[in-house]
Amino acid sequence: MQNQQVLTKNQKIVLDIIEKSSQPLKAYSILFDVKKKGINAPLQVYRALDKLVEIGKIHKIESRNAFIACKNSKCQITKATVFSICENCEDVKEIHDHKLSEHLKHYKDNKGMKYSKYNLEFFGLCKKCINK
Amino acid sequence: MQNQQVLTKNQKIVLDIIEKSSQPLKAYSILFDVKKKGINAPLQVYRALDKLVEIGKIHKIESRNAFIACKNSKCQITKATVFSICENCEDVKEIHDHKLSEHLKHYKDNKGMKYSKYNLEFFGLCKKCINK
DNA sequence: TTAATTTTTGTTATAATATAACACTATGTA
DNA sequence: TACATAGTGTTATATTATAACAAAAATTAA
Repeated sequence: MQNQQVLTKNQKIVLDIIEKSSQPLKAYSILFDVKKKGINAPLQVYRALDKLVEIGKIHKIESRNAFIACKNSKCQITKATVFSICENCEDVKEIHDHKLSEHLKHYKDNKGMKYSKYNLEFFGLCKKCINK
Repeated sequence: MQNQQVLTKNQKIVLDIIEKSSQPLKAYSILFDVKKKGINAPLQVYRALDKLVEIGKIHKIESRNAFIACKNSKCQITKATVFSICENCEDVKEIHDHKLSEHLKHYKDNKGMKYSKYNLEFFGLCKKCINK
């Protein structure tokens, strides 16, 4: 059962930090936070992050080099991610829009490419930041 | 006329390198290439890249930290980019699909966010790499 | 239960990507 | 001319990420 994977100690520690944050965290800020738990080196964090991304527990926000927990409980959504990013306050939210994901899932180009994954990032201003 | 901008010397040199490549280039590989033209420091490259991205002459492939020329001659497409990326050979192509971009352009979430930009990256295997 | 294999760990060192700060130059514009 | 704006060149440094290696832990297979 790939999405009921047992996590190792380091993976749990890192996931825990990310899940407690509503916003994406950067690797070195995670490192800072987990030092008290005995994780000392960047590589220990990056290894955990890699694994967590792989199994779909977290996603990487590519344009920000930051990591956010996947709120989707079924959590096999490593392959199709959509985010909205406020360029003022940097608030990030994962978007689950059925119509949009159907559209993207079925997208086919004319180059014979076989897609297995996509990542979409919307940028703009959130409600709060518009009214400033 | 914002998209008929006059480029400076460094901007021209960097754009030239990127336009000559069919594939995305990384900043330090660009730096290596332009040393013979008198550009010596990373910052000179990054500044040119920033400007070129800003005016839509090039795009950044976020998941690869690399830069590719925008082939669209009208070139006001800084705001809506779609790429396909082969995960085996790293071949990258910009996708121009009217239906898809209309769909994305008109996307509205229920959070009151105002979008001004998006970036979509499709990952998979290109024709060549499937048949290996 | 041992041995073999795979995965994870801990560690040091280093690579790759990107920006800060500052003094100076060029260009535009009022 | 004076002023503002944008770009330059430079040094130093910050930030993000991986290589390489030895050891420990977990898994699997005989």
